[in-house]
Amino acid sequence: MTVEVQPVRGMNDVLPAEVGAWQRLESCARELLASYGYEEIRVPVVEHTALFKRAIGEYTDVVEKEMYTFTDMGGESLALRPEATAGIMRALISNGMLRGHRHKLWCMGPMFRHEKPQKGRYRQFNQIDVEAIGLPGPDVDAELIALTARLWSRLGIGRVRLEINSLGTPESRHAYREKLVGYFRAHESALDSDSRRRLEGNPLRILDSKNPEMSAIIAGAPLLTDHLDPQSREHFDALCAVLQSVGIPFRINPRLVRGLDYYSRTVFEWITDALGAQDAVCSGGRYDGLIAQLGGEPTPGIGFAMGVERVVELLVQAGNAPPVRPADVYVVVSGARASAAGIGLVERLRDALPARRFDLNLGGGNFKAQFRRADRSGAALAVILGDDELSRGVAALKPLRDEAGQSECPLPELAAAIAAALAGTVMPAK
RNA sequence: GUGGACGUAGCUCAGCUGGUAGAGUCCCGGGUUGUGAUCCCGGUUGUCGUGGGUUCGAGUCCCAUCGUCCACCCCA
Repeated sequence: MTVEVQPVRGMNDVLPAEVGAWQRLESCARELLASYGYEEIRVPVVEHTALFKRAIGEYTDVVEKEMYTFTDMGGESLALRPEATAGIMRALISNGMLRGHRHKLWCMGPMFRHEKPQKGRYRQFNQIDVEAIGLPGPDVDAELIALTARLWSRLGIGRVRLEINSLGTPESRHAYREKLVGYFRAHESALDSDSRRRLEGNPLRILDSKNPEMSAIIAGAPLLTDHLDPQSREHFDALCAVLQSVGIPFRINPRLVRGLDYYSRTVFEWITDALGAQDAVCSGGRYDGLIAQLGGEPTPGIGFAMGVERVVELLVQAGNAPPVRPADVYVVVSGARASAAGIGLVERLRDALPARRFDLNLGGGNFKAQFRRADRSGAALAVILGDDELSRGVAALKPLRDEAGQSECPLPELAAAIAAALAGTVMPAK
C-alpha cells in the first residue's frame, strides 16, 4: 500500500463493527457520571507546550520524548495534549472558575503520545478523564473510586483489580526520596542499567521494576507507606476505611507510583491481566499542588484517566460488546413505478414507526439480488412493492427469519402490520 | 528509543531443494422472465509490503526500508 493511504503509525480507525462497544462504554460512562453529579467539559486538543511542561513535569518521559510538539505559523510552541488534566486545570483558571468553587468534571477525547505502538498502546488514544476540584478528600477519593467500580460492574467487566497507595505530601515524599536514593546508592552495584538511570530522574520508579533480579534489593528498600506525614497517613487510613465500608476490595501497593509529577497523597490504579504488558486500565490520584503550580488559587483536586481502547478491549473479551444491530425491515422494489414510489412509502413508514430501522433497496438489482441483500442485511421482515402490488394498493410482507408465509396488506394498514409482525423483536436502545 | 516474529486476492491462508501464483470465502450473473440462508454452473479480483542485489530465471536467497504484532521501556 502506498504510504499516503496508510494510517499514521499508532493511529487507528474504529470501524463500524467495533463502534458499538465504544458507544456502550461512552453512554454508560455519561449516564453514570451524570448520576454522580459530574458535568462535561470540552477543552482544546492543542495547548501551549509550556503548560504541559509545567503541569506534568519537564523531566518526565511523557514531556521529554513523547509529546507531539510543533511551532505554529505565529512562531509559538504548541503541543497535542498527552493527557487531559493540565488542559482542564488551565480552563478553570482562564475562565475564572476557581475562587473557592467546587467542580466535578469529566472530559472525553483523544490524547497523543509518540510511543512505539503495541497492544493497548497507541499514539492517538482516547481517555475518559474525571476531575473533582476544590475537595480535599478523602471522601471524594473514595467516591471517585466507587464510581469506577460501578462502571466495571455495569459494563460486566470482571478482570480488573484495584491497587491504591499514598504518595504523601511533596515534602514527605521528598524526604522519602532522599532516603530511597541513599539506600539504592549503597547497593548501586546490584542495580541494573535501567534502575541506575532512574536513580537520577525518578528513583521511585525503581520500585516498579519488572526485572526479577531486582526483586530482592527492592524488597529491602524503605517503603513510602512508612514515611508518610501524619496528615497523609490519616487521609490514607480514612480512605481505606471507607472503601472497606462500601465493600470495594483493594490491595495496598506501596510500590505504586505514578509517572506524572503532579500527584500527591492518594494514587490508585485499576489493573488487568487481560491486556498483556499494558495492564493499567484506569488510574489517577490526587494533585493538591497542581493548580497553584499553574498560577491559580491554591485548590485541591483529584482525578483519573481511563484508557478507552483498553476498556473497550476488556468489554469485547468479556463478550459484552453489543452486536451490530441490523435493520428491522428491508424494502424490495420492482418495476419502474414501484421503484419510484418506494421512497415515499418508506418515508411514511418512518413517520409512523420512528424507532424502527428501514433499509430501502437502493441501486436497483433484480429480485434475486434484492432478496439476497434483504437476507444478508439481517432484517426480520421484507416488504415487497412491485408494480403489481402498487396498482392494487397493497404491499407484500414476508418474514425472513421464520417459516411463516408471505401475506399481503393494504398500504394504509402497512405500518400497523409491520409493527405487529415485529412485536417480538428488540426495540433499539435510544 | 532497544530487541524478536511476521507482511501472498477485499478477508482467512497454501505455495516443496529458486522455474514464471493457487484454494476457500466475499462480491456479481445464471439455473428460477417476481422471492433470500442450501445446491449447481459461470465470472471479476494480485505492482507476492516497497526498493535494491545475486541468478538464465526470485513469492522463494541476500541487503535496506516501511508496516503489523509481541516484549523491554513508558503508561491510559
